[in-house]
Amino acid sequence: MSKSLPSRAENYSEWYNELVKRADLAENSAVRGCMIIKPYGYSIWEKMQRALDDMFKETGHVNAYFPLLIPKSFLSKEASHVEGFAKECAVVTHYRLKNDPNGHGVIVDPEAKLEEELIIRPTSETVIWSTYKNWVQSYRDLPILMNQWANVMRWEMRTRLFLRTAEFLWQEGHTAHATQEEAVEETEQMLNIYAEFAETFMAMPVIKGRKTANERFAGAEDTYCIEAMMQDGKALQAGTSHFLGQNFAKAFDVKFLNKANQQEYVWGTSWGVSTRLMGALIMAHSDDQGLVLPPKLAPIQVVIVPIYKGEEQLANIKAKIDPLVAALKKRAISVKFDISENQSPGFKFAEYELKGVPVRLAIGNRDIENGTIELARRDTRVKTSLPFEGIEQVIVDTLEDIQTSIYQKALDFRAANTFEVNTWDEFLAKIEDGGFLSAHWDGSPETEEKIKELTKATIRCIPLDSPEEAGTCILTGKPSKQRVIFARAY
RNA sequence: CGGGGUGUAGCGUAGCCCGGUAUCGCGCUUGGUUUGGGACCAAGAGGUCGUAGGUUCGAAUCCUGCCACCCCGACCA
Repeated sequence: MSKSLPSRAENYSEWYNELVKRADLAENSAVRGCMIIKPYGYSIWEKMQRALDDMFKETGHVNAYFPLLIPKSFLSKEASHVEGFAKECAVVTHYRLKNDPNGHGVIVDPEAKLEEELIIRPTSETVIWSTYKNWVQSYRDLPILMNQWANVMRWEMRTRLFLRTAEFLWQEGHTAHATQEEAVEETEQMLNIYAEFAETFMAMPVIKGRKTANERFAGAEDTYCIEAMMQDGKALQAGTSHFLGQNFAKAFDVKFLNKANQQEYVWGTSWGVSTRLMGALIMAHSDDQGLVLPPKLAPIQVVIVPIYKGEEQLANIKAKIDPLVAALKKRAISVKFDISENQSPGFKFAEYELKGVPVRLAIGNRDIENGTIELARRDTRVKTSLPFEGIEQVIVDTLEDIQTSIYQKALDFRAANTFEVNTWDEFLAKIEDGGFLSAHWDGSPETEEKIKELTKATIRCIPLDSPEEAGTCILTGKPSKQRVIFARAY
């Protein structure tokens, strides 16, 4: 194994794959397309879960759990839903194995065929709405504000660690409401929560918008999304929030009696983010030395590397560092004092850089004599020798500064790679360099499809904050009222 | 699923064309010396050469099937 990563400029996707493996985030498993999330990677996911879960709870949501397996018939009840997911469903057909009579291990027992086949959930709208039918009779039973943390499976052709795996972890919120207005509000609220999470925790700027009909979730009336820009200029859909209208209520016959004693169908939403956010996090900030993690999600926020000769020097260092570690822990900062002897300081420096630890402190005999300590920040890789006195506050401030400055850096990058284009020639030229293109579109699915065919670029979203502006479609020249964001995407 | 490529120790590889049971580096183990940017020396351990057949006295090497992975397309959070 060579010491350094492939560079981003050289081969972006190889850089990504190698980084995921080298930083101990995840690896491929014995099952094609399925990944093993390693402890270091999983602890980042746990931090994401914690932050999101808190935000969901604060807005009145509760967690529950629904089964992994779904009767096949459920999927066909909502027409566009089945069309969207049928091609990528894993199917359970039998419930028993037996010893091969020819002695070749075990075989599926043909006697044990299921009456009705089960599918492994690609998403849970169907089981959940079949259950909501039993839970809802009156407007007093509404709203249902429920979320589940679960794994789902979509049999993808081509997979990449975190970005697209056959099995992935996510949360899926499923809410039911008495009115359309309330459901739309919920959809927008959750989009805002996702955007806030992405920006404040992941330090990743996102564009909030709506999907076009082509890109909409199978079974939704309207799909809202947050879109982020990766360092290669490609777009990554980081979260979606769907207004389901009454589609699933109608498919599963979920009705309630309103105050006026009339039967009405329930209005629904669903929203989710997945372990794909891990991929987004990696690609948003990391560099050729390895991961760059935002302090708010870093499993280890501060690492302290001692440099010493002999037991006595180590004892002197410990005497200074132990109280500092205790003080940092008291401020809920996760800190690792790495006194392992089997690796040299140089090795540790490289290792913690690879793993994206935001702040690294190094202290040796020289520092003990001078009353100093060396602080290195991961984002800029700048090292400074500082007085030991007062270092605790400097660490706290540096963590905060890293959080905001990597956000700013990502924001500047996006700004530098977002372009307004007004002619088809301009579009063709610019799309090759990556980035977001803000352009007019005539609103037809056919035009969108044609542009995708010609350039591989899709409409990432119709931004929510985009002003109305008269213009002409980039391809057809037909009138348009608003610019949309085009990009090549993951 | 179509096109291209690759499977040799935990990882990265040489050997394959031209058959004779395997090279090197990292890592690992033990001992010693080290430690301010991926330490050094010495001694070790570790391989059904992806898999199933075939050809042959003999297969990592030649032939066939299968499987897995990577890259490029179509599908997708």
